[in-house]
Amino acid sequence: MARWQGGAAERLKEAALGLFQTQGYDGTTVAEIAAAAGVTERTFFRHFTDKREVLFFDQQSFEGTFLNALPASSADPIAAVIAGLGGAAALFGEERRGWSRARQAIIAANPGLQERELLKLSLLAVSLTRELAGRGIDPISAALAAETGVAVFRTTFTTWVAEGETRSFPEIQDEVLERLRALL
Amino acid sequence: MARWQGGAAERLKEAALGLFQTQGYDGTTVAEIAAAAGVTERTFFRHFTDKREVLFFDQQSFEGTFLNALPASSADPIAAVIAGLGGAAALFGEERRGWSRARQAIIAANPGLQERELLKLSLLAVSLTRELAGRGIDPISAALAAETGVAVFRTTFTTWVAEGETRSFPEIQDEVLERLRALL
DNA sequence: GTCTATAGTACGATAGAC
DNA sequence: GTCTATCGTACTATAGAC
Repeated sequence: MARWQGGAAERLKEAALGLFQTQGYDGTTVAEIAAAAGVTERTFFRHFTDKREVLFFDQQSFEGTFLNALPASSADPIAAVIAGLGGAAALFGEERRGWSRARQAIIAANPGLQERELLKLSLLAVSLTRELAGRGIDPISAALAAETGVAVFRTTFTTWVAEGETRSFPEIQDEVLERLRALL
Repeated sequence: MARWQGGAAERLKEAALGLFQTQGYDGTTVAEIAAAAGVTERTFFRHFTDKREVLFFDQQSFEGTFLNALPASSADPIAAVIAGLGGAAALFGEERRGWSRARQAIIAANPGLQERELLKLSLLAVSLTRELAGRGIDPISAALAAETGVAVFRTTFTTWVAEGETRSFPEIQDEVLERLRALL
């Protein structure tokens, strides 16, 4: 039996999602996930710093999707952040909605996983803030613009994965932005 | 020696903060905190669901401070949320700044504690959203208004506890709101 | 109040890829 | 040979079960 099959991280992610769906998050041990993926517990922790992390995107590529879509320069920080949100739509195509729903159901049932998700979004806001500040925006305005952008993203995503929702990610995002404009 | 000295939760909180400052969060065990407060480990977990919780406000009173300051009715959800923020200033008087700074330094050094703080603020946003939705605001607008309000609070608090900052909480909050208006 | 399962860490050894 | 992914084991602290 090959000790080296490659793609261990991917196998672990798939195995974890399946086990969490049938047994629940708390009802599944790291040892079980590892066994289902054909590796040992020790290997699981080489790929993921902790059990929760197996359910999340790599933070670097996640943030990069938003940062790369930021316009090179802009006087209006809110407009810049909203442009960045456009890049995120690429991550949430129709073919991923099912997977996202399954994942979200697991997270919604577990406060610890919600905490991790919030941390990831908060780190994104910090990166956006830093990027805007580097363009000469004052720190408070930069932070407010970044948080607003993340709020739009969070609201869009939540709606997109809601049961029965059929509109595409960009369609929902447009509506959320419409509501934001109406609020202000 | 009295077996029942009362205020166990308070003693545990004080003991925890002191130990975290001198030994770090990870370097301090629940057993040490309990011993310093004159109780057993078991008692610690009777008062706090987990180790992190010892550093945080009771969520109900924290949320209540904002919800009670919400105006009874308002056509403008953003204005309503901002009114709610006014109530929060009561929690952050000058006499608490030192304690808040010490606490914040510990949280800033530990991702797990940041996660917990984010969860608390997220739960606050959920409560604000529900309150607004109960007043007939559509769910998306309510969520955006609530998130905006929490962003203002977070930004204000972060500035208030920054090293060298001397302005009062309401003064900083006014400036943050000023920046928000300028952004929109 | 006692007991125990499991997450997560530390250090070390081994084996395939190049 | 080097580099990197895997595995072995012993250990502590949290947190929940009894």
